[in-house]
Amino acid sequence: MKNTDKSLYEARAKILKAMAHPSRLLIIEELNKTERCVNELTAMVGSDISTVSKHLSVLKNAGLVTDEKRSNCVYYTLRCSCILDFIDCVEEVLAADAEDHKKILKSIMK
Amino acid sequence: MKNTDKSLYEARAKILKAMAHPSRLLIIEELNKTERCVNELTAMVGSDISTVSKHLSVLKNAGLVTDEKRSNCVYYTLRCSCILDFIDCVEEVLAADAEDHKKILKSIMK
DNA sequence: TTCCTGCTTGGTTAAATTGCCAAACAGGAA
DNA sequence: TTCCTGTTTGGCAATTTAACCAAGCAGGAA
Repeated sequence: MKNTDKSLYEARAKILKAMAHPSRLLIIEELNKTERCVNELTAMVGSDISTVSKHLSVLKNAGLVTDEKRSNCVYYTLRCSCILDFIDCVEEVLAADAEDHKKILKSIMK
Repeated sequence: MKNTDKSLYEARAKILKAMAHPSRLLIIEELNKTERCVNELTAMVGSDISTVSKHLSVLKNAGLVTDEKRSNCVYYTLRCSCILDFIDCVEEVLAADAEDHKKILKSIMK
């Protein structure tokens, strides 16, 4: 792999890696609806607040969200909502998987 | 987080995780052009063939590719080409990042 | 049968990720 | 000032991931 290509793929992988966690996907989906502070997100995710804070810093580090402190809360906002379009495709993969499983099961049952 | 939601997000995260590696992104992009055998992909990636084989099994396990043995080669095929549409969005995030960096640099230079 | 080619799997090591607790920290209220 | 609330950071242990080498395995050729 050429070096120029390598850093391109690394940059892309970094963003995917940041998204590739159940709690972070939940956070992304919620932030797509409206901005939220750490407290609110913590209640939704159901982990320790320090864990959620770290998830948010992963998302921020990847450029997926921005944060802003107002009064005594830190509000997080999704930076690119197109991120969620992708979920449709992920669902397609999952559906295709399910279809295959069905076929395999059928062929076993015969 | 409810249990039903949890397994949904876990399923999605699994697919993203499978994609979230530079070599695997390269493989996905190449397989989007045409099917390839392990040997060919190994040459493109530039790692040990066992490493590439393991990357392919990660992709296969996530339902992103299928494999078929013909003559003495195992050919891998991309299962959902929509996967790559997502890259456009990833690029948008990267572009937004770059824009921000520029702004920060400018404000420092002032 | 034995050899060779293409690929996968096992083993090992190093590095990264995750989650919690505890501690620190910032800013407003008392 | 001290306290309280919201958030981040440090530290640690458990788990996962990644890469290589070596060994194994399947199938065709000799």
